[in-house]
Amino acid sequence: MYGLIDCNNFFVSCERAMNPSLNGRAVVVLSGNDGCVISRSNEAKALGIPMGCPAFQICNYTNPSNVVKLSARHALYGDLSRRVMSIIGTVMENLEIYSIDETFFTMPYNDVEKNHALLAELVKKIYKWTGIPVSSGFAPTHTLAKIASHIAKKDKRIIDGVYWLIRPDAIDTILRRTPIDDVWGIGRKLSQSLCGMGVYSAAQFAALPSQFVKNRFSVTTERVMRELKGEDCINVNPITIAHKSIMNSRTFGNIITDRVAVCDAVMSFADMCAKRLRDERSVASSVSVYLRGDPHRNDIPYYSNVCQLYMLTPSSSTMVIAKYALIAFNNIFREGMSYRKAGVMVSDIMPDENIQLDLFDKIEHGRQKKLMEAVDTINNKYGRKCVQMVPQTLGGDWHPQTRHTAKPSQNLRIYSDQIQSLSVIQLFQQ
DNA sequence: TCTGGGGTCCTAGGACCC
DNA sequence: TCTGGGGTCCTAGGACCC
Repeated sequence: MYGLIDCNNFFVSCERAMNPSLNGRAVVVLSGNDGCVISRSNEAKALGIPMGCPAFQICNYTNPSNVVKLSARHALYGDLSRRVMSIIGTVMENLEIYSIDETFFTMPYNDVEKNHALLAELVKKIYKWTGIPVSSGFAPTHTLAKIASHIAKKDKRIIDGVYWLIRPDAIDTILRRTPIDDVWGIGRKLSQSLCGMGVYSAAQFAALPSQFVKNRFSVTTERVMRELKGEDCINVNPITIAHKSIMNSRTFGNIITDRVAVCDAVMSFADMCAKRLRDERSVASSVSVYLRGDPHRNDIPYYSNVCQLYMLTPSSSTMVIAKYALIAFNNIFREGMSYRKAGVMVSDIMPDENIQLDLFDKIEHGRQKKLMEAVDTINNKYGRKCVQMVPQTLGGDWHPQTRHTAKPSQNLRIYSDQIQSLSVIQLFQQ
């Protein structure tokens, strides 16, 4: 049996945990540049504000003064997520952390009542220790556990935050009441096609012939169907499995036309990708850079392009990855065009002990590794951007703009500026 | 005025092989 | 008249998730 714990309205709940005066009010958390709504309190949902709603359209649903708007603070959410997951890890085994706010795990007992009691206790503990409300469910498959925890969240009669789906007759009843587009793995396009065929509920979907679903849609869709019928066939990657690609991208605060300013952003993203590779003890073989204009502006020409390069030797060094990112950037940057978004992706990722090196690579690779270890040590101690390996200006033009959150401490900024004056060579010698 | 930032998997089709 | 039957690898694009 698989269990699932899912944090309710996670980003809003994090903000409330830090600031209880937000309780009882309609609260939304906004994406970068305060663009879209990415988390809503129940009160905000009740006003009809949809997920992904552009912030400037909130007035279509209610008087904007009724809603507290907050700029996202991802560092805070990541921290609270780790705390919630570690509490779950003290009670449950085989955690499969699926996203920042939810994790699967295996239930320890065969006895349903014992599992229920254990989970209810855990839900209480998480709220008491972190302030984050969660819902949970358990069932024979991941997909059914998702449905169960969804019911725990929505059904007001459930007061301990736990719902389970085990008995076949109960599963059947619930599937009949579950709209097809509420099923995990059935998105907008698929549910449209299915509704066109007269399939409106999860139960109707589960009753379709397996081969037909496989031929008409795909093996993934057929797996979803088998999961609904109680067959365990979807693997969720445990967190220990390294990423296959790592991406960093941002929509800029404004349209940018200046080559140096866009390049500055690309260098920052390359640096962040490399740092994450090192954190995962991985290296990448390929670097892609993409640039994009503003698709919402009809008054200026739109330009979008991407360039992927393969490195001679896989690497996680900021200097190496930035070097390739710069070549890719120069390949696709066009003077006179307007840019609103850029990104860097590293892919073909493998563990760093797996790389094949020739004699000369070996020397260079060793030097790079030592250098990056020194930089990471300093940055972990004194702050993320104390030492920078690529040209980046703090607070460059490209940074997303936020209006609804406190700025980071000024003291730290001044200190970082001083530290930056140390040259890379000095550091390496140290 | 104003629309995010990540990820994964699968399929179709082309190039190439024997 | 009549034109095989497998493979593999790669890429682009689409679908899904949070």
